[in-house]
Amino acid sequence: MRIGELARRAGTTTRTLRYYESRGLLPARRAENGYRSYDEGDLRLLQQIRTLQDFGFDLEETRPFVDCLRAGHPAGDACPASLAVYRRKLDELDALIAQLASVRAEVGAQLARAELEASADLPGGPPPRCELGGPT
Amino acid sequence: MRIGELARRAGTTTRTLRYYESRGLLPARRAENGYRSYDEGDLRLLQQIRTLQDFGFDLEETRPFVDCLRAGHPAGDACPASLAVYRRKLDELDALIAQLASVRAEVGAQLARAELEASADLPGGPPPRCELGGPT
DNA sequence: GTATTCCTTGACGCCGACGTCAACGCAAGG
DNA sequence: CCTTGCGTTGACGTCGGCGTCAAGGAATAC
Repeated sequence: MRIGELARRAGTTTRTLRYYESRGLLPARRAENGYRSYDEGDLRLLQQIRTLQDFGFDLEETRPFVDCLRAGHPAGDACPASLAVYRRKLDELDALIAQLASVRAEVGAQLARAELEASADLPGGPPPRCELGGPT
Repeated sequence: MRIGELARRAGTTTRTLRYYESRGLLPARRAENGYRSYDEGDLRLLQQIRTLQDFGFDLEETRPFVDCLRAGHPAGDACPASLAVYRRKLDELDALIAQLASVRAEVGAQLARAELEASADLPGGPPPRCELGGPT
């Protein structure tokens, strides 16, 4: 199949496929007229790449999976190098999530404090407090 | 004070300060010789910007805070526009964290599955299973 | 034949927040 | 005077993953 059909079947663009080829990730055979020629195996390689990309893997990180498939393994993650990428990505995700959670907490606290101070400065004095028990 | 001193005191670079000025975020007065001249107020504005940048706010998002300080408020988040940015950022963070958590779960599951299949293909047959009860 | 669509390569554009270099001016110390 | 170390503007480089356009050749539909 030619580049347009592969792109359509994988839900991507021809530009993307040419880019992958320029990176050496998905080289293509050539027909006599110079057109790139792909087969079903290439579609599977491409699907593997896209799946990982959707997960936030960058291109270089998908390379071990592609190599693994090309080496004849039924799954891209059947090779140690792929598993290593998985583990490294998990660590990255954990670190990133932790950092974002920390930022979220800080921003949330800042918002709460700022809202409190804003309401204290409003006309009519401070709004009703929430106090427990005791007759008024 | 001049640009180098301000940069040092804020823990950033002169290039960054010129960049902020080019974006209209932190304009500077000029001395007679053309040198940029800053005061303590500028340092506070800059600190506000850096704090938010460290939280992952992009430059445009810091603008309401800077404007708020420049308007004479004691805190950059004492203005409604700043609070709106806080809230938007919280929503963004929540969405991003949720997405990353989802990805983390999927990647973790893939890793577990791949490790299981790998161990099943190792020499010596599959490793000991973890089964409950029953005589062997 | 011709119109349309596909393919080719090459090259520039984009985004954000600066880094880095060039080429120069100005100031202060010895 | 000379050097060193500030400052100035301008402009190009960085990173990733492509988008977009240009100028042409090839295949297909009618």
